[in-house]
Amino acid sequence: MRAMSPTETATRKEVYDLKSYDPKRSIGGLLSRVKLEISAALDAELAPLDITGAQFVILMSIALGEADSACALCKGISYDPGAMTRMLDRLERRGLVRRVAHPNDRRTSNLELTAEGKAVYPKLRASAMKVLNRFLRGFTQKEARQMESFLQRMLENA
Amino acid sequence: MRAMSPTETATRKEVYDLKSYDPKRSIGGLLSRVKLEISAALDAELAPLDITGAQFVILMSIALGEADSACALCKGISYDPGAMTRMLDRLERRGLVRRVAHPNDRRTSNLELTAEGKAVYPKLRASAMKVLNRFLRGFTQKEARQMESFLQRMLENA
DNA sequence: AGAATATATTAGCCTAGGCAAATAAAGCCT
DNA sequence: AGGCTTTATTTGCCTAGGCTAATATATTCT
Repeated sequence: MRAMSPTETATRKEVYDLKSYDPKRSIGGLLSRVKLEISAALDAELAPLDITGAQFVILMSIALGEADSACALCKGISYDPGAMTRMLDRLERRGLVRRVAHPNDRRTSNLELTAEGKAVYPKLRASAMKVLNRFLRGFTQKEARQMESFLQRMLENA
Repeated sequence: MRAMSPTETATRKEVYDLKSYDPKRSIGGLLSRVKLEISAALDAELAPLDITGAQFVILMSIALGEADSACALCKGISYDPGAMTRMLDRLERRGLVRRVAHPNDRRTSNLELTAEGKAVYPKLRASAMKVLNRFLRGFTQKEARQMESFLQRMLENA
Protein backbone atom coordinates (compact mmCIF):
# COMPACT_ATOMS: atom_id res chain seq x y z
CA MET A 1 0.00 0.00 0.00
CA ARG A 2 1.48 3.38 -1.02
CA ALA A 3 1.65 6.43 1.20
CA MET A 4 -0.98 9.15 0.93
CA SER A 5 -0.37 12.88 0.86
CA PRO A 6 -2.14 14.92 3.55
CA THR A 7 -4.80 16.10 1.12
CA GLU A 8 -5.47 12.59 -0.01
CA THR A 9 -5.79 11.44 3.56
CA ALA A 10 -8.42 14.10 4.08
CA THR A 11 -10.44 13.45 0.97
CA ARG A 12 -10.24 9.68 1.32
CA LYS A 13 -11.35 9.62 4.88
CA GLU A 14 -14.96 8.86 3.95
CA VAL A 15 -16.24 7.19 0.86
CA TYR A 16 -19.37 9.28 0.31
CA ASP A 17 -19.86 13.00 0.82
CA LEU A 18 -22.88 15.26 0.51
CA LYS A 19 -22.05 16.14 -3.07
CA SER A 20 -21.44 12.69 -4.45
CA TYR A 21 -23.82 10.51 -2.46
CA ASP A 22 -26.54 9.04 -4.66
CA PRO A 23 -28.59 6.56 -2.61
CA LYS A 24 -29.59 4.30 -5.45
CA ARG A 25 -26.15 4.05 -6.99
CA SER A 26 -24.39 3.87 -3.66
CA ILE A 27 -23.08 0.62 -2.27
CA GLY A 28 -26.02 0.58 0.13
CA GLY A 29 -28.65 0.90 -2.55
CA LEU A 30 -26.97 -1.55 -4.90
CA LEU A 31 -26.43 -4.06 -2.15
CA SER A 32 -30.09 -4.03 -1.18
CA ARG A 33 -31.09 -4.51 -4.73
CA VAL A 34 -28.68 -7.35 -5.37
CA LYS A 35 -29.75 -9.07 -2.18
CA LEU A 36 -33.37 -8.78 -3.29
CA GLU A 37 -32.63 -10.26 -6.70
CA ILE A 38 -30.58 -13.12 -5.30
CA SER A 39 -33.29 -13.98 -2.79
CA ALA A 40 -35.94 -13.96 -5.48
CA ALA A 41 -33.79 -16.11 -7.75
CA LEU A 42 -33.07 -18.56 -4.95
CA ASP A 43 -36.75 -18.81 -4.06
CA ALA A 44 -37.56 -19.52 -7.69
CA GLU A 45 -34.82 -22.13 -7.91
CA LEU A 46 -35.98 -23.85 -4.72
CA ALA A 47 -39.69 -23.64 -5.51
CA PRO A 48 -39.80 -27.07 -7.19
CA LEU A 49 -38.44 -28.56 -3.96
CA ASP A 50 -41.12 -26.69 -2.03
CA ILE A 51 -38.51 -25.02 0.14
CA THR A 52 -38.13 -21.27 0.68
CA GLY A 53 -34.94 -19.26 0.83
CA ALA A 54 -35.48 -18.72 4.55
CA GLN A 55 -35.86 -22.45 5.12
CA PHE A 56 -32.76 -23.06 3.06
CA VAL A 57 -30.68 -21.00 5.47
CA ILE A 58 -31.90 -23.00 8.46
CA LEU A 59 -31.42 -26.35 6.79
CA MET A 60 -27.90 -25.51 5.72
CA SER A 61 -26.98 -24.36 9.21
CA ILE A 62 -28.20 -27.62 10.69
CA ALA A 63 -26.68 -29.76 7.96
CA LEU A 64 -23.28 -28.14 8.37
CA GLY A 65 -23.35 -28.58 12.12
CA GLU A 66 -23.23 -24.83 12.64
CA ALA A 67 -26.13 -25.00 15.07
CA ASP A 68 -27.93 -27.84 16.81
CA SER A 69 -30.60 -25.90 18.69
CA ALA A 70 -33.16 -23.19 18.00
CA CYS A 71 -31.21 -20.81 20.16
CA ALA A 72 -27.92 -21.46 18.41
CA LEU A 73 -29.62 -20.96 15.06
CA CYS A 74 -31.05 -17.62 16.15
CA LYS A 75 -27.69 -16.39 17.32
CA GLY A 76 -25.97 -17.58 14.20
CA ILE A 77 -28.19 -15.73 11.79
CA SER A 78 -29.80 -12.97 13.88
CA TYR A 79 -33.27 -14.42 13.72
CA ASP A 80 -36.12 -13.88 16.12
CA PRO A 81 -36.61 -16.75 18.60
CA GLY A 82 -40.37 -16.67 18.26
CA ALA A 83 -40.12 -16.80 14.51
CA MET A 84 -37.62 -19.62 14.84
CA THR A 85 -40.01 -21.76 16.88
CA ARG A 86 -42.57 -21.43 14.13
CA MET A 87 -40.01 -21.96 11.38
CA LEU A 88 -38.90 -25.22 13.01
CA ASP A 89 -42.53 -26.23 13.46
CA ARG A 90 -42.96 -25.85 9.73
CA LEU A 91 -39.79 -27.76 8.89
CA GLU A 92 -40.75 -30.52 11.29
CA ARG A 93 -44.24 -30.76 9.82
CA ARG A 94 -42.61 -30.76 6.41
CA GLY A 95 -40.61 -33.79 7.55
CA LEU A 96 -37.17 -32.28 7.02
CA VAL A 97 -36.09 -31.63 10.59
CA ARG A 98 -36.51 -33.47 13.87
CA ARG A 99 -36.37 -32.18 17.44
CA VAL A 100 -34.75 -34.76 19.69
CA ALA A 101 -34.56 -34.50 23.46
CA HIS A 102 -31.29 -33.25 24.83
CA PRO A 103 -29.91 -35.70 27.41
CA ASN A 104 -28.72 -33.16 29.99
CA ASP A 105 -30.77 -30.07 29.31
CA ARG A 106 -34.52 -30.29 29.21
CA ARG A 107 -34.96 -26.69 28.12
CA THR A 108 -33.63 -27.31 24.65
CA SER A 109 -33.91 -29.84 21.87
CA ASN A 110 -31.19 -31.02 19.56
CA LEU A 111 -32.04 -30.45 15.95
CA GLU A 112 -31.20 -32.92 13.24
CA LEU A 113 -32.13 -33.49 9.63
CA THR A 114 -34.44 -36.39 8.94
CA ALA A 115 -33.63 -38.88 6.21
CA GLU A 116 -35.65 -36.74 3.85
CA GLY A 117 -33.80 -33.64 5.03
CA LYS A 118 -30.48 -35.31 4.36
CA ALA A 119 -31.72 -36.37 0.96
CA VAL A 120 -32.64 -32.86 -0.20
CA TYR A 121 -29.57 -31.24 1.27
CA PRO A 122 -27.27 -31.81 -1.73
CA LYS A 123 -29.96 -30.44 -4.01
CA LEU A 124 -30.27 -27.31 -1.89
CA ARG A 125 -26.57 -26.79 -1.94
CA ALA A 126 -26.39 -27.24 -5.67
CA SER A 127 -29.33 -24.91 -6.27
CA ALA A 128 -27.86 -22.12 -4.18
CA MET A 129 -24.51 -22.52 -5.83
CA LYS A 130 -26.07 -22.40 -9.24
CA VAL A 131 -27.95 -19.20 -8.46
CA LEU A 132 -24.88 -17.54 -7.05
CA ASN A 133 -22.70 -18.55 -9.95
CA ARG A 134 -25.26 -17.09 -12.29
CA PHE A 135 -25.01 -13.71 -10.58
CA LEU A 136 -21.24 -13.98 -10.77
CA ARG A 137 -20.99 -14.66 -14.47
CA GLY A 138 -17.94 -12.94 -15.88
CA PHE A 139 -16.24 -12.69 -12.49
CA THR A 140 -12.73 -14.06 -12.22
CA GLN A 141 -11.79 -16.02 -9.13
CA LYS A 142 -9.71 -13.07 -8.07
CA GLU A 143 -12.60 -10.67 -8.36
CA ALA A 144 -14.86 -13.01 -6.42
CA ARG A 145 -12.29 -13.32 -3.63
CA GLN A 146 -11.99 -9.56 -3.57
CA MET A 147 -15.73 -9.15 -3.34
CA GLU A 148 -15.81 -11.60 -0.43
CA SER A 149 -13.07 -9.65 1.25
CA PHE A 150 -14.92 -6.34 0.82
CA LEU A 151 -18.07 -7.81 2.32
CA GLN A 152 -16.12 -9.35 5.17
CA ARG A 153 -14.56 -5.99 5.93
CA MET A 154 -17.95 -4.29 5.94
CA LEU A 155 -19.18 -6.91 8.35
CA GLU A 156 -16.27 -6.25 10.65
CA ASN A 157 -17.13 -2.55 10.54
CA ALA A 158 -20.67 -3.27 11.71
CA MET B 1 -6.06 -8.61 -18.89
CA ARG B 2 -3.78 -11.51 -19.59
CA ALA B 3 -4.75 -14.56 -21.66
CA MET B 4 -5.88 -17.73 -19.94
CA SER B 5 -4.73 -21.24 -20.74
CA PRO B 6 -7.47 -23.74 -21.67
CA THR B 7 -7.38 -25.33 -18.20
CA GLU B 8 -7.72 -21.95 -16.55
CA THR B 9 -10.65 -21.12 -18.75
CA ALA B 10 -12.32 -24.30 -17.60
CA THR B 11 -11.65 -23.87 -13.90
CA ARG B 12 -12.53 -20.18 -13.93
CA LYS B 13 -15.81 -20.61 -15.67
CA GLU B 14 -17.76 -20.58 -12.41
CA VAL B 15 -16.83 -18.97 -9.16
CA TYR B 16 -18.06 -21.67 -6.79
CA ASP B 17 -17.89 -25.42 -7.18
CA LEU B 18 -19.19 -28.27 -5.04
CA LYS B 19 -15.90 -28.61 -3.20
CA SER B 20 -15.32 -24.99 -2.31
CA TYR B 21 -18.83 -23.61 -1.82
CA ASP B 22 -19.45 -22.61 1.78
CA PRO B 23 -22.85 -20.89 2.02
CA LYS B 24 -22.03 -18.64 4.96
CA ARG B 25 -18.69 -17.47 3.64
CA SER B 26 -19.90 -17.20 0.09
CA ILE B 27 -20.75 -13.89 -1.50
CA GLY B 28 -24.42 -14.77 -1.12
CA GLY B 29 -24.23 -15.41 2.59
CA LEU B 30 -22.02 -12.42 3.29
CA LEU B 31 -24.18 -10.15 1.21
CA SER B 32 -27.32 -11.11 3.10
CA ARG B 33 -25.61 -10.54 6.36
CA VAL B 34 -24.19 -7.17 5.39
CA LYS B 35 -27.56 -6.05 4.07
CA LEU B 36 -29.15 -7.07 7.36
CA GLU B 37 -26.59 -5.13 9.38
CA ILE B 38 -26.86 -2.04 7.24
CA SER B 39 -30.65 -2.06 7.45
CA ALA B 40 -30.54 -2.44 11.21
CA ALA B 41 -28.00 0.36 11.52
CA LEU B 42 -30.04 2.63 9.27
CA ASP B 43 -33.21 1.93 11.24
CA ALA B 44 -31.36 2.78 14.44
CA GLU B 45 -29.97 5.97 12.94
CA LEU B 46 -33.38 7.07 11.66
CA ALA B 47 -35.30 6.07 14.79
CA PRO B 48 -34.98 9.52 16.40
CA LEU B 49 -36.67 10.97 13.32
CA ASP B 50 -39.41 8.35 13.65
CA ILE B 51 -38.77 7.12 10.13
CA THR B 52 -38.03 3.55 9.10
CA GLY B 53 -35.54 2.33 6.57
CA ALA B 54 -38.38 1.32 4.26
CA GLN B 55 -39.89 4.78 4.49
CA PHE B 56 -36.49 6.30 3.83
CA VAL B 57 -36.31 4.55 0.47
CA ILE B 58 -39.68 5.91 -0.59
CA LEU B 59 -38.98 9.43 0.59
CA MET B 60 -35.64 9.53 -1.20
CA SER B 61 -37.20 8.30 -4.43
CA ILE B 62 -39.82 11.02 -4.30
CA ALA B 63 -37.37 13.71 -3.25
CA LEU B 64 -34.99 12.89 -6.07
CA GLY B 65 -37.77 12.94 -8.63
CA GLU B 66 -37.19 9.29 -9.45
CA ALA B 67 -40.90 8.57 -9.10
CA ASP B 68 -43.98 10.74 -8.80
CA SER B 69 -46.65 8.07 -8.44
CA ALA B 70 -47.27 4.92 -6.42
CA CYS B 71 -46.92 2.86 -9.54
CA ALA B 72 -43.63 4.40 -10.55
CA LEU B 73 -42.32 3.85 -7.03
CA CYS B 74 -43.28 0.17 -7.13
CA LYS B 75 -41.56 -0.36 -10.43
CA GLY B 76 -38.47 1.48 -9.34
CA ILE B 77 -37.86 -0.58 -6.26
CA SER B 78 -39.78 -3.83 -6.87
CA TYR B 79 -42.32 -3.20 -4.17
CA ASP B 80 -45.81 -4.61 -3.92
CA PRO B 81 -48.54 -2.17 -5.05
CA GLY B 82 -50.83 -3.10 -2.18
CA ALA B 83 -48.06 -2.56 0.32
CA MET B 84 -47.25 0.73 -1.40
CA THR B 85 -50.78 2.05 -0.94
CA ARG B 86 -50.50 1.39 2.77
CA MET B 87 -46.97 2.75 2.96
CA LEU B 88 -48.11 6.00 1.34
CA ASP B 89 -51.12 6.10 3.68
CA ARG B 90 -48.68 6.00 6.58
CA LEU B 91 -46.41 8.64 5.12
CA GLU B 92 -49.39 10.85 4.37
CA ARG B 93 -50.77 10.43 7.89
CA ARG B 94 -47.27 11.14 9.13
CA GLY B 95 -47.41 14.44 7.23
CA LEU B 96 -44.38 13.81 5.03
CA VAL B 97 -46.00 13.09 1.70
CA ARG B 98 -48.99 14.46 -0.15
CA ARG B 99 -51.13 12.90 -2.89
CA VAL B 100 -52.20 15.56 -5.36
CA ALA B 101 -54.64 15.02 -8.17
CA HIS B 102 -53.12 14.43 -11.56
CA PRO B 103 -54.57 16.87 -14.11
CA ASN B 104 -54.96 14.44 -17.01
CA ASP B 105 -55.17 11.04 -15.38
CA ARG B 106 -57.68 10.40 -12.65
CA ARG B 107 -56.37 6.89 -11.95
CA THR B 108 -53.21 8.14 -10.38
CA SER B 109 -52.02 10.80 -7.96
CA ASN B 110 -48.86 12.77 -8.12
CA LEU B 111 -46.76 12.39 -5.03
CA GLU B 112 -44.88 15.22 -3.46
CA LEU B 113 -43.10 15.89 -0.23
CA THR B 114 -44.84 18.24 2.16
CA ALA B 115 -42.95 21.10 3.76
CA GLU B 116 -42.14 18.79 6.64
CA GLY B 117 -41.03 16.11 4.22
CA LYS B 118 -38.72 18.56 2.52
CA ALA B 119 -37.40 19.62 5.88
CA VAL B 120 -36.39 16.13 7.00
CA TYR B 121 -34.99 15.12 3.66
CA PRO B 122 -31.47 16.49 4.21
CA LYS B 123 -31.35 14.76 7.57
CA LEU B 124 -32.33 11.46 5.99
CA ARG B 125 -29.68 11.80 3.38
CA ALA B 126 -27.03 12.65 5.92
CA SER B 127 -28.06 9.77 8.18
CA ALA B 128 -27.89 7.20 5.42
CA MET B 129 -24.56 8.53 4.27
CA LYS B 130 -23.20 8.37 7.75
CA VAL B 131 -24.27 4.77 8.22
CA LEU B 132 -22.83 3.74 4.89
CA ASN B 133 -19.54 5.51 5.51
CA ARG B 134 -19.29 3.71 8.82
CA PHE B 135 -19.54 0.35 7.09
CA LEU B 136 -16.94 1.49 4.62
CA ARG B 137 -14.32 2.56 7.12
CA GLY B 138 -10.91 1.73 5.79
CA PHE B 139 -12.07 1.57 2.18
CA THR B 140 -10.21 3.69 -0.34
CA GLN B 141 -12.19 5.50 -2.99
CA LYS B 142 -10.85 3.03 -5.50
CA GLU B 143 -12.04 0.06 -3.48
CA ALA B 144 -15.47 1.61 -3.04
CA ARG B 145 -15.77 2.23 -6.77
CA GLN B 146 -14.74 -1.35 -7.42
CA MET B 147 -17.33 -2.62 -4.98
CA GLU B 148 -19.98 -0.55 -6.73
CA SER B 149 -18.87 -1.97 -10.03
CA PHE B 150 -19.05 -5.57 -8.76
CA LEU B 151 -22.56 -5.01 -7.45
CA GLN B 152 -23.60 -3.35 -10.68
CA ARG B 153 -22.30 -6.31 -12.64
CA MET B 154 -24.20 -8.75 -10.42
CA LEU B 155 -27.33 -6.73 -11.02
CA GLU B 156 -26.82 -6.93 -14.75
CA ASN B 157 -26.47 -10.69 -14.41
CA ALA B 158 -29.84 -10.93 -12.68
C1' DA C 1 -68.47 5.78 -30.66
C1' DG C 2 -67.96 1.17 -28.58
C1' DA C 3 -65.48 -2.83 -27.26
C1' DA C 4 -61.41 -4.83 -25.75
C1' DT C 5 -57.19 -4.10 -23.41
C1' DA C 6 -53.96 -2.00 -20.43
C1' DT C 7 -52.80 0.76 -16.39
C1' DA C 8 -53.15 2.59 -11.45
C1' DT C 9 -54.74 2.00 -7.26
C1' DT C 10 -57.14 -0.18 -3.63
C1' DA C 11 -59.12 -3.84 -0.36
C1' DG C 12 -59.08 -8.49 1.61
C1' DC C 13 -56.77 -12.39 2.97
C1' DC C 14 -52.49 -14.88 4.12
C1' DT C 15 -47.91 -15.49 5.75
C1' DA C 16 -44.08 -14.43 8.47
C1' DG C 17 -41.02 -11.80 11.26
C1' DG C 18 -40.28 -8.57 15.59
C1' DC C 19 -41.28 -7.72 20.36
C1' DA C 20 -42.72 -8.64 24.99
C1' DA C 21 -44.46 -11.55 28.44
C1' DA C 22 -44.85 -16.24 30.16
C1' DT C 23 -42.93 -20.69 31.29
C1' DA C 24 -39.56 -23.99 32.34
C1' DA C 25 -35.24 -25.59 33.38
C1' DA C 26 -30.38 -24.84 34.44
C1' DG C 27 -26.63 -22.73 36.88
C1' DC C 28 -24.79 -20.20 40.65
C1' DC C 29 -24.20 -18.44 45.23
C1' DT C 30 -24.16 -18.78 50.09
C1' DA D 1 -31.55 -26.73 50.15
C1' DG D 2 -33.38 -22.12 48.85
C1' DG D 3 -33.27 -18.10 46.27
C1' DC D 4 -31.52 -15.25 42.38
C1' DT D 5 -30.03 -15.01 37.72
C1' DT D 6 -29.48 -16.72 33.20
C1' DT D 7 -30.80 -19.43 29.28
C1' DA D 8 -34.13 -21.76 25.92
C1' DT D 9 -38.28 -21.94 24.10
C1' DT D 10 -42.98 -20.85 23.42
C1' DT D 11 -47.22 -17.94 22.89
C1' DG D 12 -49.92 -13.86 21.78
C1' DC D 13 -50.17 -9.64 19.65
C1' DC D 14 -48.71 -6.32 16.16
C1' DT D 15 -46.89 -4.79 11.85
C1' DA D 16 -45.93 -5.18 7.11
C1' DG D 17 -45.20 -7.25 2.72
C1' DG D 18 -46.99 -10.63 -1.15
C1' DC D 19 -50.84 -12.24 -3.91
C1' DT D 20 -55.34 -11.92 -5.97
C1' DA D 21 -59.48 -9.91 -7.12
C1' DA D 22 -62.05 -5.67 -7.59
C1' DT D 23 -62.61 -0.95 -9.26
C1' DA D 24 -61.86 3.04 -11.90
C1' DT D 25 -59.74 5.25 -15.64
C1' DA D 26 -57.15 5.56 -19.84
C1' DT D 27 -55.78 3.85 -24.30
C1' DT D 28 -56.12 1.37 -28.47
C1' DC D 29 -58.33 -0.67 -32.18
C1' DT D 30 -61.85 -1.21 -35.22
